[in-house]
Amino acid sequence: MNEPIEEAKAEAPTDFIREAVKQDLAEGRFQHVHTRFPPEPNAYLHIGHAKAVWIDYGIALDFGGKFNLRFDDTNPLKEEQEFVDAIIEDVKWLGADWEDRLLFASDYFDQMYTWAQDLIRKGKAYVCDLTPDQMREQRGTLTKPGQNSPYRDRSVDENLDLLERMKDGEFADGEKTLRAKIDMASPNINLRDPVMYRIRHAEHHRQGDKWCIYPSYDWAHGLEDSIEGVTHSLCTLEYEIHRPLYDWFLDELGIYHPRQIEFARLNLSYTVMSKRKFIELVAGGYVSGYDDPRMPTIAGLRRRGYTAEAIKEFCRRIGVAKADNIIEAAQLEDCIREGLNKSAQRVMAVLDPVKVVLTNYPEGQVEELDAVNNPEDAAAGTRKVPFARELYIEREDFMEDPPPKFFRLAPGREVRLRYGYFIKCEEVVKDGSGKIVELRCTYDPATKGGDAPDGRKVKATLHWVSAAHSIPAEVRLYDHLFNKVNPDKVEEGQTYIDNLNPDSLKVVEARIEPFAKDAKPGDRFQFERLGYFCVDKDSAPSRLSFNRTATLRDAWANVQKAQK
RNA sequence: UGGCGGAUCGUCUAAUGGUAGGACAGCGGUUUUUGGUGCCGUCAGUCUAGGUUCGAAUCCUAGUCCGCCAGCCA
Repeated sequence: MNEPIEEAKAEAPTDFIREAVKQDLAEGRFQHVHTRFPPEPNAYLHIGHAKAVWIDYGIALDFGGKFNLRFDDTNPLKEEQEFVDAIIEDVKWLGADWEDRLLFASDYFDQMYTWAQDLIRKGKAYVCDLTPDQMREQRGTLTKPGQNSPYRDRSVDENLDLLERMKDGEFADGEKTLRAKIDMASPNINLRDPVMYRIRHAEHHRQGDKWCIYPSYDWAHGLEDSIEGVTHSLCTLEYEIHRPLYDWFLDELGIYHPRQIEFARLNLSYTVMSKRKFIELVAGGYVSGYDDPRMPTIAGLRRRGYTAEAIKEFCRRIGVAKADNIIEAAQLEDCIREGLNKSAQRVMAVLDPVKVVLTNYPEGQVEELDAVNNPEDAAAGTRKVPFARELYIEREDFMEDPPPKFFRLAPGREVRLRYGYFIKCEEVVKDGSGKIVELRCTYDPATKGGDAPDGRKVKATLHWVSAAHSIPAEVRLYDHLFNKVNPDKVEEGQTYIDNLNPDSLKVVEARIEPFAKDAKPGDRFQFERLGYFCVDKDSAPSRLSFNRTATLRDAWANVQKAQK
């Protein structure tokens, strides 16, 4: 059992954050490690959040530290209990363990208020009467410094009194703010007297109407980390420029000071990764909901058939760095294929059936053939598959006039039916429009099980189902939601919506071997030669419904692409 | 044309002044009753120009390109 240790050592992920944490520990800046995942409960989590969870939780795990799940619920206008519940479910499903530390920033509002008063007493914060428009004007621009607010020099007592009255609801929304007194000429715009509190007479999902002033992100976030004793506050790159502010508040207050470190957020090819766009996609009816299997949400991926294990492996493989990136979707697909190849029950299903009649097979005869449940797992055993005179095969497995590298069925050609017999195509039957409606074939009784006693070979093995015994099922075939690697890269006058892939969902009527008849929502299968599929939540015993999780790798498809 | 950050195979990511390595994708082979899986091989990279050094992806200088910031969002 010393092999896994070797392996763990070799595969232990290292990255610039882990190096920094290691150094902090070595230098005594921190004595232990404590991280947190701080979602705002205003939307569903996506695969980018999974990356963040695995950085936060993974680092806590690696260093024997603690991990908090903390909701950053400082804006009552956007946040809802529904999202809190969904996020808890997703983070749990992903595999992170926050033990008993399910926390809410809103529980710290009293403490934050006290600290705001401290800052006022230090002359580092003031109540400002500027309207949003005025504040924008006076903030200056990227190249021009801002100007001081006329309310900047109010006395400590007046500020204290005004803040108290803001809290007590004396003023209307937007009438006043509490601002940090830093530097209106700072080249970093975030330091130009940022707002700490704004007035919002709104119902908070946990605090009800107790508060009518709410802390802004910059003011609140460091305090939350400090209160919880977080050592390393890990976040995405866009907060890098906020770090001076994060540090400023903590230093001015003189309270425990965590270290913020930023990493690049995840982008995936052929999709978008923003809450706002998710809302638009759902509201516009472009997808069926946040858990539409084409969405990169955790809920969508789960419904699509992805496992938490595959997502974790994906996060491990993509690493952590500071350069902007777009990860190829193939990278994610490989992770789910790797897992499902080892675990998925095999079954035969025909997505686009064409009838095959075995002219020399006795009418009314049915044989039960043995089929392997999972070639990667002998313990999975075997099952029986009914074989009869009339079968269905995949329409694309036959070509009347096959090109050179097409190995499958063609007139006069012999192929193997998996676990069945060799069959040979003798006749093609078409309807008036020229569409093939039936293939008349003969079978070789000596090849039962799939081997010829005379040693002759075939170049292809096809999947099939019995026409009479197979069951119908709805199968949803998914493709990329967008047809551009980066849907946000658009022409003048266009938006990412214009880059939607019109063929991202195709629903087909398939036939499946009877073994699958008792499949329950969430069950995963490999349809042989086609891909991995899972039973959708819409499925019913009377009406099976499958989602395609991923196709199998397809060498023939590559050949076809090359021939074009 | 303010500030902050970034740039290594097609895509991610290592190399911490000393052989540019791995994964995914691609290509080729092999095994195979899944054109799957496995196994083997292969293609392919340090943004540019100078400099320091015995030696530079790494350090210095000057450029180039990309991202983020002007919410009372997070």
